[in-house]
Amino acid sequence: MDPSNRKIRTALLGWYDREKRDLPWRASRDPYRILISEFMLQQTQVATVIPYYRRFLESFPSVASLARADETLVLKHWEGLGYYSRARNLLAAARIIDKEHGGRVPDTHEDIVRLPGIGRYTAAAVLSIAFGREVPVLDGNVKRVISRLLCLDENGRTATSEKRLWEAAERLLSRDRPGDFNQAMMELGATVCLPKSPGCGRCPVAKLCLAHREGRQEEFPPPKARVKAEKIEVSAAVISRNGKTYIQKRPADGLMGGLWEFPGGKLEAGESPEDALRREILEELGAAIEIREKLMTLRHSYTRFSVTLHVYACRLGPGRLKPTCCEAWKWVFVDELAAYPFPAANVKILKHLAEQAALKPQGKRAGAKASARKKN
DNA sequence: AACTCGTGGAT
DNA sequence: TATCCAAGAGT
Repeated sequence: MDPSNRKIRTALLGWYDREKRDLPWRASRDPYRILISEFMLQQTQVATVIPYYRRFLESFPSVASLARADETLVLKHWEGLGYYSRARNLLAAARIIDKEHGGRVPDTHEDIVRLPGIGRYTAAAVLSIAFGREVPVLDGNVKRVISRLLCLDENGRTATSEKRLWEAAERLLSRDRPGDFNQAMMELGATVCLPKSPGCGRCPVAKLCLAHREGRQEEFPPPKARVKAEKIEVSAAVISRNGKTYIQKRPADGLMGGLWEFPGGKLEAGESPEDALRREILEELGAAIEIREKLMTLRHSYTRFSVTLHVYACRLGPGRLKPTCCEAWKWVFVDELAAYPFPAANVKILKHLAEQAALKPQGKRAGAKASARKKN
């Protein structure tokens, strides 16, 4: 019943009603659509999600259609979005909803939080937005907004800090319009109350913000310590044989699980990219390769690594392939590669191959059948 | 509790 | 170019 909390709710909801963005998942309150958007929005910005959301719903418009989909196709729709366990968890969740909940997204915290890939945030987001339940959300945006509004010296790094922020979110929550209030808090953090140079001049709750009152908005929340990315070099092989290319599937768990890739590996100290590639392919595939030409060098950033990737066109030497460190492997025609989900760094290679094939359709590749089947 | 898991927007 | 961080979850 804090009067200042009431003022914050009123001002924020008024601002939201006037200025809310026209986002595709705000076009309906279908719990399934809200669920898809929340999975995609985990640690991912709105602008990045929008095209993925549209394509995904076009292919999988309902719980039932997703539940019966192949994992590879779901991962293909997730290609480039990152955090691929989200896609596998979403598919698993859809199958549980289809089987155990009659195809309807559960509307209780107990049931929904039990689904794979749904934690406290996503459960609360779906419950409040799709079902109007009085539960607060706490994401990166809300943490920052609350920290500033209340001059709370918290960033959620520890369990205690997280708890304090959840409690503050609980006190602030609008009991009349919990879904809109939660979205308003997140939208304020994403568009006005930015990490750097917050736009207090256009903030609907600036007058009610304790940090702004003291001119200390840039001091909240306290920064988190981060380790900076390690620089590494990696070689990868585009191995061709009879017009086909070798690809392998990564193990379901771990980094980019379930995605396909070109084989290769990290350079050891003092090793040349070519030597590293021959060594890695011998280790991974049990076969010697002949390196034909360097196709490209590209840079790609992961959270913890900045990778320089050397890509070579290769041919296989004599002997049989014995891949050891992958879940599956295949020889596929170039125009079939697009059906497989690849990590973003590998997609860059695919694009290069497609451009190269378009430029010189009579490529030096043995077999040359590729030219006849080339489409785009 | 600390670590892992991706990619791209923004500055 | 470098850095921060995003509608977090699982282990």
